[in-house]
Amino acid sequence: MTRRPDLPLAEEPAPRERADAARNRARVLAAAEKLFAERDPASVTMDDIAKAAGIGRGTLYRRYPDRVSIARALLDEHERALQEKLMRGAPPLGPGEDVGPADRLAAFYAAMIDLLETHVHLLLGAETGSARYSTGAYGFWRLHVRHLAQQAGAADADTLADLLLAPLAPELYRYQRENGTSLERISTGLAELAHGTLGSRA
Amino acid sequence: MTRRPDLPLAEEPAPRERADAARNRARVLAAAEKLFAERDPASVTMDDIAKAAGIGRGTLYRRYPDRVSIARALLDEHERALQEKLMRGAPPLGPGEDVGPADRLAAFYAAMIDLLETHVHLLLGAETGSARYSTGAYGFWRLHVRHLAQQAGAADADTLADLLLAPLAPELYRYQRENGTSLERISTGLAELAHGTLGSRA
DNA sequence: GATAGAAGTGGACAGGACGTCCACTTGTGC
DNA sequence: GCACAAGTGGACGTCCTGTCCACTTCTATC
Repeated sequence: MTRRPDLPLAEEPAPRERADAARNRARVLAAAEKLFAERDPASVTMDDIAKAAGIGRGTLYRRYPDRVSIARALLDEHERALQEKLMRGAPPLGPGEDVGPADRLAAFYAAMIDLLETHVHLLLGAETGSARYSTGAYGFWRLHVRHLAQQAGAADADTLADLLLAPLAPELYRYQRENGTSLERISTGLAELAHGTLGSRA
Repeated sequence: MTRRPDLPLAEEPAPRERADAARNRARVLAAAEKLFAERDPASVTMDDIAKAAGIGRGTLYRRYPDRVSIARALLDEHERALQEKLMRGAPPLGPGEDVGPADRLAAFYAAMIDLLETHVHLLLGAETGSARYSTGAYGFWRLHVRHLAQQAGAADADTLADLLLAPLAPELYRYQRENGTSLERISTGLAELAHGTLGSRA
């Protein structure tokens, strides 16, 4: 009944990915990245990706159930890096003695704009519409902003967190950029928003 | 070359909708309203609507090129009513001597929450994802909020307007409501946001 | 009313995307 | 080098879309 003591401690017996599988995974990610970048991500089909990667439909579906999961895989490391900085990085992005929640929110906004600017196409592929809220990443941003709102003494930090994350929707970002709004203007606007809502009021 | 003077002044000669066409239009709208309400609007197909309305595909497509246009048609009168109130209604929704932009924005938020609560299903059908920004309605809300931001002396009212409208995204509203956040909490949060950003700062 | 022609109708059709299934191939541990 | 698990790829059935066009119904006119 008990686990065999000589097995490695990992819960899963570590199934080891086969060499051809690893090669194909890499091909898929590379092909998808390219396709997402050069076309409207919503129009990229699983077929397109399979063709571009030079593999069959079945192989693609074996690991990625849909386009969204591929975009998420591509996004993953970038989002983790930012999350790391939020938790343990230097202020104002990370926590610090003499930095208030409004400044940290503004810094977070700026960092997200950075992420958006570099990877809108992936974010549009991964977090379009309602899918956004079911992302692990969204949960993390939510926790972070809620925490800042609490620090600022907000009455309902939970609700406020979602409202404050809304302006970071990838669709909005694309819309604004395509309409000629510069990265800086968006960042400045968001900073205003941050200080207005979480700033120390008189 | 000149227009015949005895014709009615309307630009289009008013082609008069045929009786059967009018009947079918009504059927379509009724059926669609019902379907949108009882299912996830994104999953309602043109076929579903045609079947529910008891008409053929071709007939449906004749007037409505896609699901979105049907949802918009259903939404239209409600949105117009609100627009009317914003322009000519009583303060704080409408313009007034002793009402500041922050209060008007809060009132607008509250009215939009009302609209969302009653018609999320239609808004999800009509303004999902990027389609939202190409709506005439969005343009109107945008103009209104920009105007308020200008009154409040915002540096970049244009950019701020989009940012302030983001929390009204139908997907977010559905997400919040489904997660148990009450209508009141959302309204209160938005009011905070309104006063924080457009309120008179010390 | 009868009628001509415009307006409206509905279902068949082709195209494309999805997701599954399974006979075959390839890699890996023994 | 063998056995078998893991991986592969393309064919298949289903669903949805949007168009097309032969047919029907309405309405303006006489």
